[in-house]
Amino acid sequence: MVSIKLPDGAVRTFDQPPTVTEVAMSIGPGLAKAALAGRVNGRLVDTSHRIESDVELAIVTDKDADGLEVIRHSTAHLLAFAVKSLFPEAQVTIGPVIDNGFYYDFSFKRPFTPEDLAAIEKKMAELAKQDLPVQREVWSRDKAVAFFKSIGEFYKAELIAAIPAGEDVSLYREGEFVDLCRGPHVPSTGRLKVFKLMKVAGAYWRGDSANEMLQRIYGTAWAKKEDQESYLHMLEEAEKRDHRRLGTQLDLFHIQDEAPGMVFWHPRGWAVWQQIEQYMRRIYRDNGYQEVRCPQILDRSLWERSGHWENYRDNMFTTASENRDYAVKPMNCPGHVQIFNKGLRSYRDLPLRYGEFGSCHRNEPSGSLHGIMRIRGFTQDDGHVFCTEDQILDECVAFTEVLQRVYKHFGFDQVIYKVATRPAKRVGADALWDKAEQALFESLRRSGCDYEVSPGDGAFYGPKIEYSLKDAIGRVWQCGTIQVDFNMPQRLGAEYVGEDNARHVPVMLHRAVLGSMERFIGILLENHAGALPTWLAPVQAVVLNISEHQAEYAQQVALNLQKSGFRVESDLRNEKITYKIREHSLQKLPYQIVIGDKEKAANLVAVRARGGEDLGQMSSDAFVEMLQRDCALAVSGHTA
RNA sequence: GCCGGGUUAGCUCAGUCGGUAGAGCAGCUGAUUUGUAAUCAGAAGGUCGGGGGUUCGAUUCCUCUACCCGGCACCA
Repeated sequence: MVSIKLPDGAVRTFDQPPTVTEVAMSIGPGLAKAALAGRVNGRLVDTSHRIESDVELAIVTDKDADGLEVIRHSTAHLLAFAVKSLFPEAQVTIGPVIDNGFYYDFSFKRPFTPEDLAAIEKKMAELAKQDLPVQREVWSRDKAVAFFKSIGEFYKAELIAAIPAGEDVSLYREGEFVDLCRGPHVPSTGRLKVFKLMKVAGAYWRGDSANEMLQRIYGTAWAKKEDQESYLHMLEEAEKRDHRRLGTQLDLFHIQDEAPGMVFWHPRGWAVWQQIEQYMRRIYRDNGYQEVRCPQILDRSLWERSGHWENYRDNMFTTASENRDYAVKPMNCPGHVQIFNKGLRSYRDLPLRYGEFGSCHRNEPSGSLHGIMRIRGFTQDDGHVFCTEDQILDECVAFTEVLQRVYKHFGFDQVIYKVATRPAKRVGADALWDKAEQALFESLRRSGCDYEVSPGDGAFYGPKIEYSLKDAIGRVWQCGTIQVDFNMPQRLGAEYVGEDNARHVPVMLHRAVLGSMERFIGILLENHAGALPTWLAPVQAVVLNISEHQAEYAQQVALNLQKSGFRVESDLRNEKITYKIREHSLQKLPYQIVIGDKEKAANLVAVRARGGEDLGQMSSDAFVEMLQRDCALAVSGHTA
């Protein structure tokens, strides 16, 4: 007698242990047909799973998030099946589910081409149509290793060999194809209807760059065709808001071959930058930071003392002069310590906070460069707080508050918090790590933030909080950070005189809100699809005359607006008004002012807002007030 | 750095199975003086990323190299 409790609370009893399918069937044939898997006491199982004892069971269908996972996982297997049937020499490795889809890594003697991908996708559709049953088998580990070796699947054999001896492993068989897998899987290949192969790319075996490179085929899979279509549509939209494309279209910046990973900022792009920098400068000032500026190039000996020369030599740009070696700074902290060290500090000076818009250069691997998101020459809104151990907590709480406020001002309401704890390779006593980690955890609790922990992801000198924001289309970007450092102050000889009249080494907190200015601007552009809020827009309004008769008046209007402190241009070209409006609309300007004879006669301006909204006629002063309100509201964080 | 794919006019992109290239938009010149997302016409614009090779001939084929794109690895 087995009794099974369903999600609605109903309990069904069975004389014989039933399978998930049988339970579903007892509820209704429609459900049995829709069942993809079962969830037994929270654990996912195949529909063929036999339930031997009293449990809670949910039938998983494609309406269930878990059901979609199963579909994607099974589609990855279908991909491997198709590849093996078209290219028997290819070896299979792993094929997990990822956001929106799955991938599968293969070892194959030649690269897969786009034509191969099309053929594989076609084969997958055929195999799905055959509706082959997907059956689970349990083998002993050693038998499985021997089997996979015998069929030339050496990667698979290696994976299984890593499983503890004596443990059984599960294999799934569909048609000719057998794969090691934890499961669960859909009951038959016919359940896989909506999928598409997306791209092929290289990926290291076991994620280690010392290993050989495999070929990874990415795919997407969905329960419903409409879901896939809307996903593909979303990708297209994301492509349209690519910051590199917008950078060109809006004439903000460019990058060229002679300076890989370094940005040429055009006037409009630099206007955006300056808005952000000036804003952050106020944030420094209002939160007890003093702005400083350090040299770009520092002698090698300093980098040796800081440890960078040893750890990051290959990633630093170096130069030499008169028998001395120098490095272009990859970080601002050693410079800030030099300022701290210039003079005898008292415990009464702490916490001492320095901020800098520090231009740094890191020789990033060529393959990692990406638009202005990952570059070699970047600028951090970088600050360092010198404090005592007892001050860490308060400083972290204060920093989190500032960061939340800033993100909100920029239009980001969702922040994700992670604490990265001690890595295996680290410096400093464990007692210090305990204290630092606890301070970070406690600070987030005090700030009322839910957080995740990334074990082992801290820097070698200390743990950190990583702050990520979520953008308008749901992508997550890590921007801010605060890191506790017990190490560098000591290495660079930072000291203060304590209450006890003895010398002590201060703790240093490394912190950034935006991270890299370049990257943050890239994120802003993608978030707003180039239509930056008025306070950030490089050009806030353009004044357009309808014909030459109003040119002088239009110019006067533009001049007045400029004098009121706004970034305003005039477009007096002899073109049709529709032509000008179209051009400036494509440039995504917040406002366009149309000046015709009527406006000129009445000493008014006609305002058109972004998106085509006609705000009607108003006086120039009223428009100035509108702009002021627009910017003030944005900066106080009440609206976007 | 690794695997794969790219690089053609200012921008977006065609094209040449090897015979020194084409469109739209922008820019220039002229006409048009215009009321809320493209007025018309004309002329002009390219060492087809760079080096080397094969060839009677290379933008096209081969090779090296730089950079870009997609992943992977890395990210103090």
